[in-house]
Amino acid sequence: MDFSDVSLVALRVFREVAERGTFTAAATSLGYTQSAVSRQIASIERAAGASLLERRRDGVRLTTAGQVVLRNAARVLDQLDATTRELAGLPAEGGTVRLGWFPSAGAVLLPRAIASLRRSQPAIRVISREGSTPSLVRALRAGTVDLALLASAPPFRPLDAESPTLELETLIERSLMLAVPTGHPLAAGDSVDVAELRGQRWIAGPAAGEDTLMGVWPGLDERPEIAHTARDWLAKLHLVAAGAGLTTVSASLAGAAPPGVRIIAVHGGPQELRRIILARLPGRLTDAAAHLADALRTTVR
Amino acid sequence: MDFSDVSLVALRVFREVAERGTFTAAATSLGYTQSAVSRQIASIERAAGASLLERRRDGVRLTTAGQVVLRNAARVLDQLDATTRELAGLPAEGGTVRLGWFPSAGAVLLPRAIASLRRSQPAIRVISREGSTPSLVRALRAGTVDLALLASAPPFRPLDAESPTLELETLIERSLMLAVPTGHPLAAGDSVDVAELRGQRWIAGPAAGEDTLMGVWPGLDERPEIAHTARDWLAKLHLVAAGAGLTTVSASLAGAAPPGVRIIAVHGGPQELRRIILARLPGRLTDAAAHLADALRTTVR
DNA sequence: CACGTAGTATGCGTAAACGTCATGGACTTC
DNA sequence: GAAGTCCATGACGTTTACGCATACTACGTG
Repeated sequence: MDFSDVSLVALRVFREVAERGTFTAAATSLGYTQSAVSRQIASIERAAGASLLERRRDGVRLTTAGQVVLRNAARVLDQLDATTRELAGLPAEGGTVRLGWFPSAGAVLLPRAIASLRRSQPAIRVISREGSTPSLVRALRAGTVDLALLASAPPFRPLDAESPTLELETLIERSLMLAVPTGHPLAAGDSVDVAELRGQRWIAGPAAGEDTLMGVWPGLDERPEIAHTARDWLAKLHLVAAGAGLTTVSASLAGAAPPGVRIIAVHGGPQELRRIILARLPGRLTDAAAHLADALRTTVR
Repeated sequence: MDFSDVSLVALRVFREVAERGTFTAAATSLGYTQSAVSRQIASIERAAGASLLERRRDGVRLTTAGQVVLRNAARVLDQLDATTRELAGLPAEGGTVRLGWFPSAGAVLLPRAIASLRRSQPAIRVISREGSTPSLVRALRAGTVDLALLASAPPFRPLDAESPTLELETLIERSLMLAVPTGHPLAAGDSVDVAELRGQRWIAGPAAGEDTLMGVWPGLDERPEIAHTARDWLAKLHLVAAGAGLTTVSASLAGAAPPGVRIIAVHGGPQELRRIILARLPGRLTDAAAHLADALRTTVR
């Protein structure tokens, strides 16, 4: 039994598992059952003659051999896709970039960068998708996206400990902002003091983040009152506009506040810096990816 | 049904068919039946959505789409092999060249070049195999060998009409020679006149070549008397040594004549030039291949 | 002109591969 | 300790893929 005996299905399943982080997620994404995924992984591990995934309680992690296989599987599958396109008579997929982005980047940064890129390089096609930081990091490693826009908060930990190390570029570093309804007392000036945030009602994100709760201003010395939780930015901002509460927003959303919402700064507390990071696998970028990276850099300013 | 739905088996079978030129040959080489090969090809053609092989009376020929698929299949399969090696902890197969050679190159040219390469570049590993011109040309196109040493006779036709065009380099051009037993009257001098070849007995190659019969001096104005036919050079030369007849040899065999055999020139007739050609696919060579090519060039002189 | 030869295609039967269902085991969280 | 979230595995049905035998086609030969 040799690694050459793997099946293409196994390679695809493996890539999906690497990207999703759990068998179950990969299975639903592929339209399989978890059982089928488990068997396919067992088969590819048998073929590789080594354990490729470390089973942990919250899913799986790539072993060293797993990283090798992932890198190669991505190449094989890409080559196959390239063949498909070539057979269909389509142009070689050189002018396409795949970008992953964190949710707050979708309202302003992403559309502006795409528009600017279309002006300067109309031939380049951008395919993008939203995702959380871990899922985008996995997508980078699985070769499913070429670039990833990530948000990062202090203490700015490395994104993962895998190899090869991702190449990171901080596009901008700005303070966290606050979204308030225009009629609200706090909306009078351009900024408020952190002390004024006591006793406010908050609109938080859905998952209680490990340490800090997304949406609520960090470091408050009280137990915040959470009136609503929502994942979607449009929903959150319109809840703010309706006076349902306040929420924190990335500075990059400043240009996209709907009527009835003001985005203001907060002073007086410790600085709440947030970085927007452009991440990619080491190695040379395609021309299209380099152009998109440029467009993102200039747009961010 | 998309080309991404092919199976790896189908890709391998396809490459083998491209290399062998017939389903039947590919089947025996793979340990399959012809029936299985036929089905696999049908399946890959269904996946590709196009006919990949032109069925002809003597086997098959690649269509344009077939060439596309072959090129890509070779890459996919190579990538898979590379993965296998990487998993096994072996060094990336960068220091290996695969060389194909025509039978007369095996006695002198090949061993000398390998020895010289081992002196100058001991790290390079050469894998080689014998083959006929058409089979080596197909092997080049299938990506199974990196370089091919071919013999060519006037009118020096192109090796095939496929695309991309192979890159050819004439290493040397010398006259066809004659192998005679040392005791033979013709062995007295360094050369004989073509007129003296009348009435000789000959040791020919096995397959009656299309126009000229290998082993018999070309252009004789008589029906040659063929005493023996043999494929193997060692056998042929020892038959000559035993006085069983004469045979033509490539000049490159001159250094390998066993005791009892002399290799001499023939004058008086039209020059019977033979070229030794180094062929490869267009594109950049690996370092190892370039070194082997150098070794072959210097050895040939 | 019948026949042998060298090639590919295809109907049929069997054996292996694969995916689902259902269940079990390990571990964490409430 | 009950429930939830993972992955693993035995049992089962369906599909796939192979080999065998047999067409079918085109060409060369006597």
